[in-house]
Amino acid sequence: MQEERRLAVLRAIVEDYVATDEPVGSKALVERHGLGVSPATVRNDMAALEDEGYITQPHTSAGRVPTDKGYRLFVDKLASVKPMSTAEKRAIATILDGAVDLDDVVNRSVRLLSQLTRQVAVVQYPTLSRSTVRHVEVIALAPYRLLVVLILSTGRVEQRLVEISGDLSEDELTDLRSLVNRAAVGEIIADAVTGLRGLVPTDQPEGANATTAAVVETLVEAMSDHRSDERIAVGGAANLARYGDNFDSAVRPLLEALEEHVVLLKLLGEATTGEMLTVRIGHEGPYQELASTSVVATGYGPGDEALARLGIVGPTRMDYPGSMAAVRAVARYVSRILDEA
Amino acid sequence: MQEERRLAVLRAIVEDYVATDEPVGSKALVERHGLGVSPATVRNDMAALEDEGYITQPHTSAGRVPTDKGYRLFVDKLASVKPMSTAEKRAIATILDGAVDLDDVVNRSVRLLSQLTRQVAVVQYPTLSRSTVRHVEVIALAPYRLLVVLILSTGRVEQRLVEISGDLSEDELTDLRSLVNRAAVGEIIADAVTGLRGLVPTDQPEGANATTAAVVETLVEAMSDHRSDERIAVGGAANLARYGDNFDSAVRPLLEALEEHVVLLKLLGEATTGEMLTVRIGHEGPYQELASTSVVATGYGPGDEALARLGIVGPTRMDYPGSMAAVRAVARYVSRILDEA
DNA sequence: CTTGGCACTCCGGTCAGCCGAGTGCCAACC
DNA sequence: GGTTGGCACTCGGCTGACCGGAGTGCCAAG
Repeated sequence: MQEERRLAVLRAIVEDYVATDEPVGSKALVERHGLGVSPATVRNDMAALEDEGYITQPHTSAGRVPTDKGYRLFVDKLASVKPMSTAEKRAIATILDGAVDLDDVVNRSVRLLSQLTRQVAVVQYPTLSRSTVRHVEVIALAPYRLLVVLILSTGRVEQRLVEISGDLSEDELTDLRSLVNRAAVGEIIADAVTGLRGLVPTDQPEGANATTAAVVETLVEAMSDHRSDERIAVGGAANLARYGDNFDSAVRPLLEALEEHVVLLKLLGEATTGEMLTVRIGHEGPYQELASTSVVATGYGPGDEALARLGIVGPTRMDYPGSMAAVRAVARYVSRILDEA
Repeated sequence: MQEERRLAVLRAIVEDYVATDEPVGSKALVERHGLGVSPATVRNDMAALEDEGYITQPHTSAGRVPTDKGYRLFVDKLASVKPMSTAEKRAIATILDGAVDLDDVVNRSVRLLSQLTRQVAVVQYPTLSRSTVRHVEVIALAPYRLLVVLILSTGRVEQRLVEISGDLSEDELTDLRSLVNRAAVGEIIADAVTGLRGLVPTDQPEGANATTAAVVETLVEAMSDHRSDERIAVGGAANLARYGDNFDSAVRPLLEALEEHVVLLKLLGEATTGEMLTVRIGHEGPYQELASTSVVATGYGPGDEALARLGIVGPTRMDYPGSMAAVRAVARYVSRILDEA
C-alpha cells in the first residue's frame, strides 16, 4: 500500500528533522530508517507529499522540511504516545510531593516541565472563579485598620487591608466575622459575592454598619479580582538559547511574549477547552509574530475540573510526543496533589 | 593640561562606543566631540590610554574600545550624574503610587526599571530579617486544622497551615492567640523567635500544650524561612534581544542566571553594602560566565534601612549614567512608599 | 509501481583581490 | 615639549569567481 508508506515517510522526515535540524533528503532517509525501498521511490513519495502541502524545501535541490500542516498530521495521526519512563514518573512524584503550599506547587511544576521538555514552561495559577470559599477571617490590626483574609478551596489565600472610620470592640468584630462567614463559606465565588452583597442595604450608605460595607466591598473586590486570574509562572527561558540562529524571527518575539502574561494566557488556550491536551502549531496560533512557535497545553485541577492550564512553548520544530507526554504527566500529578489538599 | 584631555578622550570614547557599538577612531572622535585638537594628537593620547589599560583595540588597525578598567574610571570619575527629567519623575511617581500591596509594588518596580533603562531589571523582595512582627492571627479552619497568619512591618503576610492532634474551644483559641501575640508583636524577627521558643518547655514534648508547640514551631519556621529571603522579581528579559550578535557568550549565560535566583541575589550584592549605589563591571563580578555583563544596584527600604536591593543587569557596554540615575530614582520612590505603609 | 541512471540546480565553503578606516611613526612647526 | 600634517603599513570585511556535494526531477527499463 503506497498511501501507508507515504505517511511513514512523513513520520520519518519529521523525526529526522527534529533530531538533526537539517533538511532531510531521500538517501539519508532510507539509510536511517529501515524502509525497504530505494531513494528514488522515496523521492516520488516526497514529491506527492509536497504537492499536498505537508513538506517543503527551503530551496531547490535541498532536502525536505515539514510544514505546519505536516506537523499537524504528524501530531494527529502519526505520533505514538511516548510513555514516561518509570524513573521520570518517580522524579515527577518526588519533586512535586515536596511542595509546601500552592505557590510552591506551581513553581515546582514550572521547573519540572521546563527540565523535562527542555522548553519554556508556563503554568497558570488555579483560577478563582470555580473555587469555593473555605473561610473568611477579619483581624483588627490596629485602630481603624482591619486585615481581611480570604481562604479558598484551591488553597489560595488572599489578604487585603481595610481602613475603617470607627473603632471596633472585640464583640463587634466577632459578630462581623461570623456574619460574613455565614454568608460566604461553602459557596462558589459568584454566589458568595451575591450573598455578601445582600448583607449591605444599598439605600443606607453611611450608617452604623459602614464598617460592614467596607469589609464586604473589599471581599467582593478580592473575589472578582481578575488580576489573580492572570497570574502565571514562567520557567526555562534559558532553553531559548538552544534556538540557535533565527534569533530575531523566533527568540525575540517569544521573549517579549513571555513578559506579557495576557498574551501567554491566550496562548495557553481558553479555559473552555477544558482538560483536553491541545497542540497549537505555528501559524495556527493567534499571533503573527509567533508563527514559528508551537504550544502544547492542557487543563488541570482537582477532580475533573480544569481550574487552570499549563503547558510548554517551543519552536514548531520540537519533539511533540515527548512534550505531550510530559505535559500530560505533570498535569495529572498536579491535579492529584490539588485533590488531596 | 594634557592629563585632563586624556580623560576627556576616554569619556568621549566611552560615550561614542556606547552609542554606536563600533570601535571609535581618532578622526571620528574629533569630529563628533568638540575637542579642539587634531586626530594625530588624539592618537597619541589613545596610545597612552591603551598603555595604561583603559582602552584596547579589537585588532590592529581598528578603532578603540573601552576595557572594564576604562568603564570603571568612567563611572568613578567621569560620569556626570544624569538627572531624571521631570516627566520621568512624574511617571515613576504615578506608576508606583497605584500599587495596592507589597507584591504589586515590587512588580511595578521591575517593569518600571526595565522600561526606563531598557535593560533587565531585578528587584529583591524586602527581607524578613530586619522587620518586626506586627500581628499574629490563629484561625480554626476546621477541626484539627489551624491557619496561622503572620503579618510583618514590611507589609508582608505569611500564612501556614498547622495540623493539630486535638480540637480547640473558642476560648482556648483566644488564649493561644494572645499568648503568641504577647510574645512576638513589636519584636524584631530574631527576638520574636526566642520569645516564642520560650513559650514551650523543652522537657515536656507531649502535653496539653502540644498545640501551642505546633503553632510556635510553624511560626518560627515561617520567620526563619530563607526561601522568602530569596524571593526576587525579574523583568525586561525581552531587552536581551538588543544584545545583537554575541548570543552564546553574553545572552545565554545571563538567561540562565536569571532563573537561578540565588545567583541573582549574589549579583545584586550583599546586603551589607547597604544603601549605596554600587556598580559592578564585567569581570569584577563573581561569575566567570558573566564577564561581559555589568550590574547597577542599590539598597532600598523604609527609613534609611536597606531591607533589600534592586537594580539592573546589562552588557558592560551600557549607559551607566542613565542606568544609575534610574536605579537610584526608583529605589528612592519605593523606599518612600514603604515608609508610608 | 519500483528502480537505477543521469543531467541539472543550487547551497556553502574557500580563495584572491580590493577598498577603506585606522594606526604608528617621523619630521616639522609653535 | 606638546602639537600637527604626512605617509607607509596593517588588517578586516566585502565582492566575485570557483568548486564540490547533496539533492532533485525525469526517464526508460525491470
